[in-house]
Amino acid sequence: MRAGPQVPVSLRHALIGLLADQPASGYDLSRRFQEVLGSVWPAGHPQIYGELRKLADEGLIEVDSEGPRGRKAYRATEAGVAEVRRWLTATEVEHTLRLEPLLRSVFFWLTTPEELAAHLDREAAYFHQLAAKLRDLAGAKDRGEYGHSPQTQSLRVTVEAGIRINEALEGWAAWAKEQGAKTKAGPESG
Amino acid sequence: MRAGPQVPVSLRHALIGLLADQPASGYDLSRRFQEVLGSVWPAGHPQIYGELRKLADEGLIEVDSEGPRGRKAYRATEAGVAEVRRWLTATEVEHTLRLEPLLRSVFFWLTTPEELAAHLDREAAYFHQLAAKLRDLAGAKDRGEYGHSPQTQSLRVTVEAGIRINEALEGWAAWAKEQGAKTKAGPESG
DNA sequence: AGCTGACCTGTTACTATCGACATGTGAGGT
DNA sequence: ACCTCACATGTCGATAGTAACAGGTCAGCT
Repeated sequence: MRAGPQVPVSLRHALIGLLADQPASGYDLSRRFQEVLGSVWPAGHPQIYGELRKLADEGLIEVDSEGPRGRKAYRATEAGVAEVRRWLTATEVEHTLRLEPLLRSVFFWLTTPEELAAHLDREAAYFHQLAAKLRDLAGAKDRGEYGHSPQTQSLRVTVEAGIRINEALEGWAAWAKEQGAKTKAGPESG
Repeated sequence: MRAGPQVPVSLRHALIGLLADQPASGYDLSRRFQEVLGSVWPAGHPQIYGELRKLADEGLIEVDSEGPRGRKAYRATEAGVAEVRRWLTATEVEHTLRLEPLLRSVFFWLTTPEELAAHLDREAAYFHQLAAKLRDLAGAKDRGEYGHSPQTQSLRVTVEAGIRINEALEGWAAWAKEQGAKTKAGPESG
């Protein structure tokens, strides 16, 4: 007899966590996922609606209110919040970093130096812009434009990670371009 | 009539790319994925064997040699290498960063300050160790212990990204811990 | 009253991913 | 000869994730 997944499934916990903050409908959650979590944990609405049903069946969330157009807002139950806490404190952190730009870099040797330089320029620009955007957001949060709730403070911490990672990647892309230029310009010197 | 995926599927390209470097069996590839790509693009052997069959059917790879125990080594075909090049130069880069530690950070407000501090210590230690390990690897590569082939140089670039990201995350975890301490120690001062 | 478009919730079918299981071979020890 | 373990390939079933399809409702306009 096989039960559900033995390994923690993060989407469930993310949904309960968002609902622990404030009640929301599947539609709301779908949008919040795109806005807030889109870049770290994408989820489309089919997946969200499906998961909400399961979570409700398991008693981890419950219907908070029903609105117009069949809108159903859910809220997290005590059991749900407990489950998120358990996930946060008692489960192994999965450190796998899935990032396509890094996968691509393994195969840079298949491209021409010109293509590579152009690619790295585009990447650096992308990381730079995203870091800048996140810095703005962090600044707004620090000025208190989103209040000072613990939820906002947590999100501020997440944003900080985004800033630092994207800055690191920007620097990396610039460094990689230099390396390529060196290899191209000076054939071998060893 | 629906054809295969319109969107690039990275696993295929990673496999062809590895085979363009040197011929390898499904078993070899499975291990190389775990060693080299495990932290940026995990893939189990069932997925790899399945994909190899499809790639062979499509003529992007072909059997290079057959060894004992039914071992089949594949090599990339011209068409396969061309497909990897197309992927590298002509497809959109997918910038989604899937990283569970970041997802968790959104819900830090659900934990106690003590648990959070302990968690961040563990995370910082993890990132620190991984960065150190990657720095060692980079040092060995820079000393020429893996030769100077373009393939090795590309991998060196990938490792550099790993170093920088993990250093950034280590700094982030330390910073986050400080933030938590501040919030805990000094209630509000604004 | 009728039209239109944004809102809101789903289903269907497909691909992607993964754990568990199944099968067999070759090398080296005893 | 026999055992054992690493090598090597694969299937099967379940879950995760996504694009495309489908359908109903309320607000605002005419």
